[in-house]
Amino acid sequence: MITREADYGIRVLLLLARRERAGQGGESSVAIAEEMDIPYRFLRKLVKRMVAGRLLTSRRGKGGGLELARPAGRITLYDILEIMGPAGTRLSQCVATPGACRRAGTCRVHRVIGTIQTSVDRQLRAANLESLVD
Amino acid sequence: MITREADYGIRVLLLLARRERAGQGGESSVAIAEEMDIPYRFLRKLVKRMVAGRLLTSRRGKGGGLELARPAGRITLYDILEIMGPAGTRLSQCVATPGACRRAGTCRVHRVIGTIQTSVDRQLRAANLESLVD
DNA sequence: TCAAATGCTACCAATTGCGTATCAAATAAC
DNA sequence: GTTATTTGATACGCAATTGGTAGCATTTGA
Ligand code: FES
Ligand code: FES
Repeated sequence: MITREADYGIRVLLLLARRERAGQGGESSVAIAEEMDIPYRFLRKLVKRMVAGRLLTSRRGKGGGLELARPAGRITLYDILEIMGPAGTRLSQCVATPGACRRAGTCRVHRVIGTIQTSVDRQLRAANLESLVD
Repeated sequence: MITREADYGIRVLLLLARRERAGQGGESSVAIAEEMDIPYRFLRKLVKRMVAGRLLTSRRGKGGGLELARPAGRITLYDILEIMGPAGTRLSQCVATPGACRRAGTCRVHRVIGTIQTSVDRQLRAANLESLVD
């Protein structure tokens, strides 16, 4: 399951992408929290993760705030979920962690799940913020 | 993530499907636990779920044990996961529970995730035990 | 009657999810 | 240079889930 933290993360990035395209600059956490009905403290926490994960850049002090770390077209859902909740779209431990399962070589289930996982990942990588903001 | 319980469940069903095809009958929990290295008590718990979910039939008493509730060709990974760990292959709350999110109508992310979920489900429904035992 | 098998309920420890609270450091405006 | 604003870091709390374990009741074939 995509966690609430990841979900908020996606929407925050989407908001910033919209603002960027409208020529408005970055925005502060407090403004975003207000605007999107996200508990301020919680938002602060997940923003920190996104900054650490190079999705956002931040500027401290008066007039500071947050901005996308790169153009919206180069941030995909895959990138975001990888940082905000890697387990969210991982179908199985066997497939997610190579070498986790000694049966992996012969197991038919592994192959099926692996195929499905690949297709999920491909679709997530195809969805970037730019294509999501219109 | 597919839970360990679900994973064991799949493999137990697969074992029974193999035995069925080889003309051998059902098998008892204690024998399966031994054969597959699954803690007996834990196996008992998940077997109960599969019986309740109509994937297995059980017979109590001496000589009893477990059998597939229907032909292997009519039990899919989707069926199993639906009973053993519904959350395991659900990508998001927004998509899994209709009406959970008021933004669902207009949200682009919802559409993308929805499409991916549909494709996952389709592939899981296409994978039945019979095709997995060769 | 007895052994072999499942049915049922309850418990436990560790992890994860969703937040909250406190304090420190940077920076722009006055 | 003081002050208001804004992010950085750490730690805590509570509820749900996961992965097991334990004990007793019930059914059934020999
Ligand atoms: S059980 Fe691990 S790959 Fe199939
Ligand atoms: S946020 Fe719920 S559907 Fe997009």
